[in-house]
Amino acid sequence: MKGNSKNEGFMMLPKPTFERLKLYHRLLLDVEGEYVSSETIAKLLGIQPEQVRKDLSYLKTMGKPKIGYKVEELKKELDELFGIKRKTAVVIVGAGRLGSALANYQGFAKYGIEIVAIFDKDPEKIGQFVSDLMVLPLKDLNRVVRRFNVEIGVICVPKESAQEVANLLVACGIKGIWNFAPIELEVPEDVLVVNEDITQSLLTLKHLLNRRRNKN
Amino acid sequence: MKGNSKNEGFMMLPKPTFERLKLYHRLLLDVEGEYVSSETIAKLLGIQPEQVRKDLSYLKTMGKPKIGYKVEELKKELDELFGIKRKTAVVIVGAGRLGSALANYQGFAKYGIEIVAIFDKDPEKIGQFVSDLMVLPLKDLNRVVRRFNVEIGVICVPKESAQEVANLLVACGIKGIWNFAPIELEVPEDVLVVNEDITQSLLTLKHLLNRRRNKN
DNA sequence: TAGATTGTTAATCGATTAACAATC
DNA sequence: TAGATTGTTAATCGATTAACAATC
Repeated sequence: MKGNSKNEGFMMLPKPTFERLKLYHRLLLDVEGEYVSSETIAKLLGIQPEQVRKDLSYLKTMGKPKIGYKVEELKKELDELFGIKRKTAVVIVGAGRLGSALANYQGFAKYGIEIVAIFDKDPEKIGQFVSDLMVLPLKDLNRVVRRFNVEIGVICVPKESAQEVANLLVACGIKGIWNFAPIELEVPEDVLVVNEDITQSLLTLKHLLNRRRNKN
Repeated sequence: MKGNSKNEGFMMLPKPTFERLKLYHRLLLDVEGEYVSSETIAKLLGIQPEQVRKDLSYLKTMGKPKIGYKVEELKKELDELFGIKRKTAVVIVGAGRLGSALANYQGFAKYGIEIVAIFDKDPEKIGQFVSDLMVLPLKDLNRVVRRFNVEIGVICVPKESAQEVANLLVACGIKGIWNFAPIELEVPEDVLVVNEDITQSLLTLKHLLNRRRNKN
């Protein structure tokens, strides 16, 4: 039998496999030719081909011995797995540099992400334009979320206000939070939080540089 | 004996342990009181206390039964592990929205990161100011890297130019790359790359929302 | 056909969790 | 002292890697 136990139509993917599927998805955007082999993918990512085959065995797409996996088919299945064809309405909270940079980012459309509003609590910022969005006061949050059926809230405020903003988002019924503040948010179980904390990457960089210095 | 085999003075930390140590480090910034227990840390991060104790057992810092770990001592050891007290000179390549946002980011100083220059290849941008840095042409890269002993290069250019920029950085002798372009860079073995790709997080968000939708 | 590459099972490896003695 | 919490060993769990039959 193909695959493993399913959960209401969705396979249970091991976490590391899921993480690599994201890398495969990105990599396929740049792959040329009709077919790609596990060997090719593995080399580009610096992992083992057996790993790639094992990961892809969780998908419906089958490879052809001697030829490899059909790029278009793989792309399509991964697109579906990640649901990127489906439109998702998003609001940004915090119209500082980071919030503005995100509001201006052109790459979201490809992932079915549509930024419908940006909020701030600073009266100075309210009414100003960021990209083609007018900065709104937080009191409008609930209305906007309902009106546009917003599914994701992006937190771009200082860490001191992050929990407070998270509470607001949760109170509006938002179930997905993309948190750019360097803090662990407390949210109900059914709300999912994805953290994007560049200070954590900094620690990796500094540690590794440090480590090499002490070695040589 | 405390710890495990050492590598020239540095313990070999399991990768997952290292990732959690970064979370502990961040969390300690907000912890109040002189001591903290594994139970407290675990609860805040949603993991098991045994896991926390096991992780911390890789460090020199010892906890006190019935009391916990001394916050200051733990902080200090983690600061050293990540080398954040040590100054690291950094250059940013790409003076677009993202590069500018990073150049303006005030939080780097706390991690010993000093942005010494920002580069762009667009003649229009060269000479303009981003934060208090004048945008420089790429031909000055080598000189600046040597002059300021730059250790990290931050790539904030479109993915089409990312590999090219990486090559330039490597040619200047830079050993640490912080890559914001959504592409896997090819670099010599002794160069370390940390990827920061928000599109990958997007896939996680979209997948999880998708998954819930299909469940309910 | 012969050779190459897949898909899958079994073996290995590594990380997490459980258990519990040590000790403040 | 009694109770709570650590540090560490052993048991369990899960992921990776190796091996190889299937097959294009």
